[in-house]
Amino acid sequence: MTDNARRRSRERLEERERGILDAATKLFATAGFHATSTRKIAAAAGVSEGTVFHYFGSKNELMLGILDRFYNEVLNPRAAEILDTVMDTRSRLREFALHHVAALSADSALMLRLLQVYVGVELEVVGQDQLSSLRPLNRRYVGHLDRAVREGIERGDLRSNLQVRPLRDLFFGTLEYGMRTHLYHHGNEGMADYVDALLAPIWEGLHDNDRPNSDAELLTERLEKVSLRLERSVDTLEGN
Amino acid sequence: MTDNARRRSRERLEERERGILDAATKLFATAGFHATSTRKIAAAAGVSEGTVFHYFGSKNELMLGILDRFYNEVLNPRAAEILDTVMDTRSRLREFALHHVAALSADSALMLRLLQVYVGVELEVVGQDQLSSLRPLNRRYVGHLDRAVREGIERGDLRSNLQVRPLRDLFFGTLEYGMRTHLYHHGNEGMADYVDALLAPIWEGLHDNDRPNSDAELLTERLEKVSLRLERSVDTLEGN
Amino acid sequence: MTDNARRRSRERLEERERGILDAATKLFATAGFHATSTRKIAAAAGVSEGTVFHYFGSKNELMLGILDRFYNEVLNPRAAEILDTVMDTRSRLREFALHHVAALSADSALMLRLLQVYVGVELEVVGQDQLSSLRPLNRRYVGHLDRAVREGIERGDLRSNLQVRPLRDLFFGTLEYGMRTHLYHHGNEGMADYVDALLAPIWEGLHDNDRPNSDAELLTERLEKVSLRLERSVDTLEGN
Amino acid sequence: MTDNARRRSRERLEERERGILDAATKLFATAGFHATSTRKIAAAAGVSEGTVFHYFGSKNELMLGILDRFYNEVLNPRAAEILDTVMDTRSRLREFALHHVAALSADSALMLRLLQVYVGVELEVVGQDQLSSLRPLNRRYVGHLDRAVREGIERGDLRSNLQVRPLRDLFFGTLEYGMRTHLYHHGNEGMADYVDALLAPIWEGLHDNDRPNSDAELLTERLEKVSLRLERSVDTLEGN
DNA sequence: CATGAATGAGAATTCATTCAT
DNA sequence: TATGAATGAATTCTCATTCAT
Repeated sequence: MTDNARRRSRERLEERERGILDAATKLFATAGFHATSTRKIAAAAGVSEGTVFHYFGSKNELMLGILDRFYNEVLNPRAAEILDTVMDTRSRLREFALHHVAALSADSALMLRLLQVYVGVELEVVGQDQLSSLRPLNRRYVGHLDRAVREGIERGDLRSNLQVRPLRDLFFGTLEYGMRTHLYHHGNEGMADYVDALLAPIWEGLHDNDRPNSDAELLTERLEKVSLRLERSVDTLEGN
Repeated sequence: MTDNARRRSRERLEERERGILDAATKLFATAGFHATSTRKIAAAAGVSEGTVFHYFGSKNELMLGILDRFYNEVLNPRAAEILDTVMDTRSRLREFALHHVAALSADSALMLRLLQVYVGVELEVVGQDQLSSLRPLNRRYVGHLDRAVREGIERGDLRSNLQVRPLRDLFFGTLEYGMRTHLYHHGNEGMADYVDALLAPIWEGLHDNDRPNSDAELLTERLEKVSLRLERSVDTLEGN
Repeated sequence: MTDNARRRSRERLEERERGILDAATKLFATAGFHATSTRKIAAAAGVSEGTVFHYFGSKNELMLGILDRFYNEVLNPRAAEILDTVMDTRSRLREFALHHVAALSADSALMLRLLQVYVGVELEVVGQDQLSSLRPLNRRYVGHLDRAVREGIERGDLRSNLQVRPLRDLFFGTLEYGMRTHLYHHGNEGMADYVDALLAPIWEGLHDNDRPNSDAELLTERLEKVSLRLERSVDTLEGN
Repeated sequence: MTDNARRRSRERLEERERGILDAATKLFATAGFHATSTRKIAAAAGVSEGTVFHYFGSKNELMLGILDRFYNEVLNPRAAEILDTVMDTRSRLREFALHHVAALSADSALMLRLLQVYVGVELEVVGQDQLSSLRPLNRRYVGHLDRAVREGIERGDLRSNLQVRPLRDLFFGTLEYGMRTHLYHHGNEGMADYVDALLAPIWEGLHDNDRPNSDAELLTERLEKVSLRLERSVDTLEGN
């Protein structure tokens, strides 16, 4: 086999794998893990039943494959990007929250459901062993929030007495619960605004309000100063 | 049949029903809804399989029966009691939180799992109809929190600009997520303390800390004033 | 117990029995024997499940009870009446046919279905023993047709060479099959006319149209004579 | 896979399908549709229970498969053959009748029962949809009779005022009812003769008896003439 | 006589997984 | 590598019947 052929072959394999993952993701999210048979997945992916098992070994591993891909291709890359490009603590939290919610609620909350069902519940049923491959990915993801918090405290943006663990729960718990209720009542419509509504009381509880200069506040103050100077200019002009 | 006999008969029925509910609750929570067969439930309850269906009609209704009982016998009574006996807002929230967590995490988080799995996930799969019987119970339960918040605002304990919906998400979302992670790492040990750790930043974000600045709404007001002044300045300039 | 009380009691029993039979008849005919549970029958009759078994012992006997009643209260009385009051052979057949069809097709062909299903098919499954109670009733019913035919022949209204067994098949087979197809396409509408359409060719084949030739039996006789003569001829030839 | 392997594979599949159909046919006919479990069918066919559903999807479809095969492989082919090879109207009806009865009463009236139970009764319960696949097959089959009748009328063999619908009922109704009673009393013994006994009065009602020359009659007359000539020859010989 | 709770065998059907081709 | 026929255990649920009250 030439190198070219080899490459093309590998590409086909990967395409197939992706196809199966896509089909399974959609079906699991739509109908639930148990209500989705491997037969349906195979049919939706346009492959035979045997092929699904060729690629993933079992239905459980297929689910793990979905989550693995989600962490590697969606959750973690953008989280890292946010941490690297946004520096202001408030903005970081906001971007992170929007990213988290957008990622989980895409495709009619496909991944939200998946994570809820499988990681939240079936996981311990399946056995801890199976989760082990996911743990580091999740740890890495959560680590991004931890870093934002740590650095926020260092800069004095956040209270210095915040504990990281409760904070994670506050952040992710509120977002996921809120996202769920919002989806239930309004679908994806206005989700970003709702995230802001959720963040408001959270931020209020986190930031160090002995320092009266949140970014919004600083901006306001700058505007007020501009306004004052402008008024003075106007006065001067009129006085002339 | 004498009245005595009738009463004894009814008692036996209720005892049996309770037995089935108990068995099913434990099994559902331990192994998950799907992994628990009606056969196992019957065996655990010490009745025949047919009897399970005699009492509950279907596995789904059995699950609804469990949740129904949980709301009616655990969640709502104590929530009402707290609201009636504790008057201080902060204490109310704390008691409510402790009650919620204790109720859900009892018996190795039996009910937490049940609610997560079934209400959070299967629910939409099963169809809205089936949930309808649960909705009012849930509404009533959540209503207790709403009342605490409403009265807290009236008394000036809580910021007046809090919205009820995000607040629910903040409260229940944080508690349930936090309860889950805590259970995962430490089991029930030290749960009450952890609840306090979760409540701390929440409370910080909710209560009226009398500093009338830095609030988003206040900022907005200030910005609006700036805006007005700027407009006036511009008008004046243009008037020239 | 007074005689009065005794009588009233017996009446109530009979009323209950009738109620169960009515309910079962309707349900069996509507949904089929197997698709109708004794529980549904009990509910429809407004009695408890146990009561059904008190009165009929088993589901099978209940079915036999229905048929028994149908023969005794509907089929046979009117058949006897027709034979007693209508004397003309053609009219007798017509009245009998109309009666048969009307009885079977009443209540959306309730009894037609019952007879088809149970007597036609399940019967041998159930075992001959169970049928034994029905046999004499059926025999009596069919006997009315036999009598009409016999007397018709005696009077010269019908061909003398008609055999009774095929005739029954012709009569009942055509009527029931025709009734079924007619019900299927048009419901009960115009059923009486259709019975006449069915009877026309039947009558044509039965009545004595005074042309003593061309009948199969006559042909046979003639052929037998030919045969005899041929044999005789051959014998004679061989004798030579 | 080589073509050979492919062919062998397909053959095995078809053989298996046939095996399941055979087993199911026999069991349904013997014990009835409801009394035959899919487990029994699988066991009788020597396959696993899952395989039955792999091939037929459901017990209902299995039944439809049986009827489908019966129409396609037995009823229709021979009916078409009769219409194509036998031209005389009387003979056509007779052959058709014999064919119908023979087909239905083979294997202890296996198919008669099947058709009675399922098509006659369960059908409307099951719902019209399921029958739709059978309807055209039945229509085609009945069409053969219609054609024989139509052409019989054109040739003047049959009365010109016959209606096709009642005629079908007369024909099939009489045959099936008669077949049933005959089977009940005598089994298959003498069935063909009985069919003739049933056809006699039917034919009497159908044929155009203004033309005294049915084929049988013509044949008889020819035989009579032969006989006469033979007798005369014998006389002559003897006279010599 | 009447009830209806209790039974447990049995039904149809599904499904993840295997393996010969 | 890919297929898809085959499996058979497991599942939910139904039902006629019994029997203590």
